[in-house]
Amino acid sequence: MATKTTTARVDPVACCAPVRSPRFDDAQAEVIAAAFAALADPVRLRLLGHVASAGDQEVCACDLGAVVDRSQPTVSHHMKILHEAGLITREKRGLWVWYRIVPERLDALRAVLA
Amino acid sequence: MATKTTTARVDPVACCAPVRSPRFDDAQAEVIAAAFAALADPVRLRLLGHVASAGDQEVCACDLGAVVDRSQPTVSHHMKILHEAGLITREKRGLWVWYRIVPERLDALRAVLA
DNA sequence: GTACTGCTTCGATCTCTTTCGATACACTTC
DNA sequence: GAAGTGTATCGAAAGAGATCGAAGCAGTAC
Repeated sequence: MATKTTTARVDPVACCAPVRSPRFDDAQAEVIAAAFAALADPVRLRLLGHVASAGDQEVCACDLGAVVDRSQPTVSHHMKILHEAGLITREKRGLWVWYRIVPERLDALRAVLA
Repeated sequence: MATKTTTARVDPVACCAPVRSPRFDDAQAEVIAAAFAALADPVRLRLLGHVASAGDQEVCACDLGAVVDRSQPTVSHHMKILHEAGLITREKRGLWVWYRIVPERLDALRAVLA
């Protein structure tokens, strides 16, 4: 089977003004809050840190359970949230799933705090 | 399977790139997640944006209810969370409470995403 | 085909969060 | 002192999120 890399369906951050902007409406706040919510869990932070520490290299899902000491369904749930937030890409090859960081999305979130 | 030998399937670690030391340990992840959790609510984001847009000037608590259209106890609850996260300072003078942004804290959170 | 492996989804449970009314506290003014 | 104003805390209800076992799905090996 050919490989296929999925990406998030929406771009929740890049459209929005930074937090110090005087015009910061409710719709923008909803979108940005959802992005930060993906980072607001220690398990997800450690999973993201593990993927991010690999730089532009991929990380196998089979390693992640040991990283955070959670059950496999729980890890899958958190990786799905990180993926839907656009923070990681997901690619399935054979039996394994491989993740990669999306540095542009981290940059976009940093810009919100500028 | 795309890249590994058949022996890898009996060794869940061998299928992956060498494991690097994690970016966060458990205690660090808890602290950072709590900080991002303070940003993971649209009401708090708008409150923080209102204070941040004042720059180094103070903002009176009496204005905040109209900003987010929530009850006074709810606004007080959210401002307490922002204060405990270190994102704002709180000073009571007379009957009113005045808030001020802590830009160093925003910078620190940005550094986590770098 | 069957058997095995890895990931996702479902269902249930538990915990945390958001919200607001009622109340308590702190401060000012009289 | 008493009365009035602004904020914080308490208590309860509703909702969202974290977790895991079981089941389902997809891919590999035989």
